[in-house]
Amino acid sequence: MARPREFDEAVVLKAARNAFWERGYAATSVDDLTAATGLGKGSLYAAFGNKRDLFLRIFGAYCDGGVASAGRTLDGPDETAMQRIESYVASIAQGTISDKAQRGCLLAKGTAELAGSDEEVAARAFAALSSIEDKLVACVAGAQRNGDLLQTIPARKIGRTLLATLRGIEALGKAGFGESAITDIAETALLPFLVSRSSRSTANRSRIKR
Amino acid sequence: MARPREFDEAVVLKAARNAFWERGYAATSVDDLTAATGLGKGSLYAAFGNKRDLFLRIFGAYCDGGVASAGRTLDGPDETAMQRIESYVASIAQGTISDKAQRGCLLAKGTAELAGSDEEVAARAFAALSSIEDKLVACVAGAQRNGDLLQTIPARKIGRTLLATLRGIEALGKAGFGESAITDIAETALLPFLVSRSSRSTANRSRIKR
DNA sequence: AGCGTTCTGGACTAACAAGTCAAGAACGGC
DNA sequence: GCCGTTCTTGACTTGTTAGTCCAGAACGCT
Repeated sequence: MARPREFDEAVVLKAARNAFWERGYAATSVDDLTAATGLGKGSLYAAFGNKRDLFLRIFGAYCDGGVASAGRTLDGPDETAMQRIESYVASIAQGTISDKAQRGCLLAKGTAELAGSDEEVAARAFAALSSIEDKLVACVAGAQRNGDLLQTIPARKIGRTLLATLRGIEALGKAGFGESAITDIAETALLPFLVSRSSRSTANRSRIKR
Repeated sequence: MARPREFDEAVVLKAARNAFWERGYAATSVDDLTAATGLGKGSLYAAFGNKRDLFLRIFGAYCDGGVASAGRTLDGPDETAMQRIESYVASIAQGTISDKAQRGCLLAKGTAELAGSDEEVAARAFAALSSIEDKLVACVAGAQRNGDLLQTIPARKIGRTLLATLRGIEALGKAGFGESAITDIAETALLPFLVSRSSRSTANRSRIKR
């Protein structure tokens, strides 16, 4: 009925994503995008709208992917909740270590660059991280019910702290911290919340605050 | 002997810093900078070189300031090391919470945007964070010697993990996490490393890894 | 007051930005 | 093989960008 598209949308989106990922949003010109995707400007604009629309779509998909990936790793029964948390932490650490190009996480990069000036970017980033937080908290609660994590600290607090530490791994990785630092953190992040073999329950002082 | 400068360098640098801070490096034009500082282009270029030079100078000064601030809070005798760590954590959390404009930390923002493409930015960021890490580790070691923190985990590991959690607070704050989440994290970050009153030493299993 | 020196402001340039558009290409249906 | 429709390409427009440059202004020294 009409001329069919010559490009695969998924391939184009991936190429555009890599361009944004490497250079950042503002520093990536539309010409960069046409070069990266191989599309002419007309096709790009017709298919994806303007530069911001395209970025938003890519950013949203990336966020959704992160949430889905967290769900795949973290959702499950109480019996294996502890293992799942550990492997989630390990996978984040591993991803950061093996990120040779040091492009970091697009969610973090996009948030840092645009959350202050683009409400929709901010909203999507917040939604994604909140969702991951919830999954972490649920998994922590499971591990607590199974007796693997201290019950003296609320699951929400442990989950949030874990999320912060994971985002911190990401941030330090991008700043150039190497394998030894990242693995140190990954090994230590959960350690103190574990129920130790010898003493089952230790009183928790809440000395922090101010 | 010649015409004196009409501007105060420190004031101009601060204004330029705010411009970069709000919009990011690439999104801040030189015209934005002249508007923010009140200087003409000629004066700006004569005094600070090009846009990158100016940013680098501002970024470097910000990093130095962060390191100095960490030192002011963290350096000191073992007896008060624990309190100093707590107040450092509290100050980071407080800073994030009260950051209404949600511009976040310039170090984090600059690193996210430029570390991948500008080696000098990357180097300065890494140096600053490493330096803060060292100060944290030293302070943790002091708190351990004073019996306030578990000695079963190396100071380096605790310090690094703490640094990651602090950077994570920053990242989550920028993503829109509110006061309750941030204070939860700040309250929890140190909690599990504390030597509890009842049981002095608990065996540490190193179950993480891989 | 005159002079050399440094600073100031903004006009200027050349390159590049995002986004539009039109001429033509490539199909499926008939 | 023709036609309507959608896709493709890149030239084009309009605005912005980083950086240069110069005419003149504001001083201190003598």
